[in-house]
Amino acid sequence: MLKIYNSLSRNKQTFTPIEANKVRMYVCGMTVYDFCHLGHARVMVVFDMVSRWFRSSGYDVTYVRNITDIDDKIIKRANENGETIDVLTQRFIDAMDEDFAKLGVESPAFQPRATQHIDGMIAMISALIEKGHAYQATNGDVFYSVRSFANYGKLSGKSLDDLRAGERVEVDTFKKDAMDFVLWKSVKPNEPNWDSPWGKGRPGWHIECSVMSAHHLGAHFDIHGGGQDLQFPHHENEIAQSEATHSCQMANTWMHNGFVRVDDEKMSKSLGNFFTIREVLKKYDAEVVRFFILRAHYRSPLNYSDVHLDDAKASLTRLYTALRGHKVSANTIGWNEPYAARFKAAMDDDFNTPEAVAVLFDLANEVNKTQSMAVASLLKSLGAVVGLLQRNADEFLQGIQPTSDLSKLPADDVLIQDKIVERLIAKDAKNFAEADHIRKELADAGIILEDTPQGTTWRRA
RNA sequence: GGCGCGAUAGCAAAGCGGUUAUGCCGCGGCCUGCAAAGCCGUUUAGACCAGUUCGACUCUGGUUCGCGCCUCCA
Repeated sequence: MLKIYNSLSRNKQTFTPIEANKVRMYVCGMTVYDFCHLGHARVMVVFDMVSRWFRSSGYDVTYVRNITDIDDKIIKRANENGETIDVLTQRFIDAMDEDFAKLGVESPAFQPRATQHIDGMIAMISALIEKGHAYQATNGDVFYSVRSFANYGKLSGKSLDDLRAGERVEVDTFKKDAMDFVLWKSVKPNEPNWDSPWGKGRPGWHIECSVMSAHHLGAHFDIHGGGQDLQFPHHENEIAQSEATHSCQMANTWMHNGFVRVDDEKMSKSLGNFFTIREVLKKYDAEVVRFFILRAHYRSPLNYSDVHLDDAKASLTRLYTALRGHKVSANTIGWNEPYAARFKAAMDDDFNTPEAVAVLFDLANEVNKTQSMAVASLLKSLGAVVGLLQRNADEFLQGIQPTSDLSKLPADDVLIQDKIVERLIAKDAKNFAEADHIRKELADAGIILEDTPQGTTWRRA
């Protein structure tokens, strides 16, 4: 019985799909004007894990993740770069795909782009105007009238009367209420625009998610997710738009993942304290980053630092070390097996990946003690459920980015093998001084040798 | 000002009203020519103050501190 913390009700609830054995899920994706940072990585890995768990649990999952390819920042950046928004957004979409693939994030069923759904947005805005939820202001912009929607604030727990609109940003004087938000912006010089009943212009941000979720999943779907910072106003506004348009509940369950932090502060563009995924991947193996994200609960804050990544790397190394020498692949899991049952119970409890990962470590210990193929296979299979441990163990242990000086590394694996043979000859001759010298030489280059009954193996530090 | 979240050992991070979380690090032992890996054992917990209870890290209230949202943000 899967339980999920629902932001809407502020407690854990048993998950009941709208349609038996099916899950329809929408997650707010990227605005593509720059490289993705670790905060984005977390959303993607978390909801990838969520969709994988649904599938492992026998659900047919339809996962939709949008791409925002038209907004103020994109236009600004394109102008700065002297390129078209199409060129700019496509470049960062490609970069995003590359980053996510490395992190083991599977492609969603649909990745709609805002600019492909302008007609749908115009239709929804028209409907909102007709129903009295939106109005065109004297400057030509169309706004949503928050006071017209009785439940405004139900997701974020905010009351319109307590919000401090205008405290930090000047309120647009064309609005009827300070909290009204824009659905359609009338055209400005040198900006991309589309024809509409309200003149040339472009859509506001929130409307795209209401339109694209309904297009792919219907007016009423199971799960809507995103980063915690989207809960208000973005998700609140989506609800206001969708529910006013369709007169039915939008999503049953709202999920929000916690922030990635740096020195206990939210990682964000405005603070400038962000690390891009590709920056981090220069230093750390992508699976280490994925593991780092999944060993924390998705709703908890996650502090980023090299110390923590080093720790994650050492931990993941233990898991792969247990798998080394076992030629096993992911297999069907018998969920009644005690370890598997514990893993499932953890995942069913609001996706408790830290607990699920603890089971993986217990299995690793079991593998190390018994050398059982069956246990190793289970470890690999449960790892697969969360998108971990699927590489060949030696490939991971020998391929991970070294923490030592790159320039000192032996040119290639062949050279390492030569050194190993050299050392074995010295060992056979009981010339331990020479053998230790060779081992030290390799150790200084970040290569650790391990003598086993089956011979000498190596891995990178 | 409104609303919300959190405080667990050196670091990271879970569950749980009474029984070893887990990982990294440290320490001792086994193994090893010596190491490494592994195995066994082990030192460090539950911000503070009350209350409920036979018993609280776990429930309740308060205090302190930290963080987030109320503007764009994953």
